[in-house]
Amino acid sequence: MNAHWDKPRMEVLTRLWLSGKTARMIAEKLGGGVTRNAVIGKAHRLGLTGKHGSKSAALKRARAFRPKGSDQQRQRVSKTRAYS
DNA sequence: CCCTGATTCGC
DNA sequence: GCGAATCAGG
Repeated sequence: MNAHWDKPRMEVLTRLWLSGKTARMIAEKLGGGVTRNAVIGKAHRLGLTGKHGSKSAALKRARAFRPKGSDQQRQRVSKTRAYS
């Protein structure tokens, strides 16, 4: 996956985001392996979050607190992306 | 029922 | 800084 967002990537991201496209459409447009989470995360980092032209999910904001990694919250493969 | 963005944490 | 997970609402 692209850990670095290049200029064209950020441009298309911002363009589609402000265009009213959903994170999922943008993720598919970029392709690669970017998920809607990655797009949203980058969008928020850029400060696009909240500037969405559409409504719906943009109406809310405050999210619940994450239970952190106390005992075994995230027992996922944590970065088990098949290391060469 | 699925989808949407938003937030938080871990790496 | 990036990604993924979780939440809350329509």
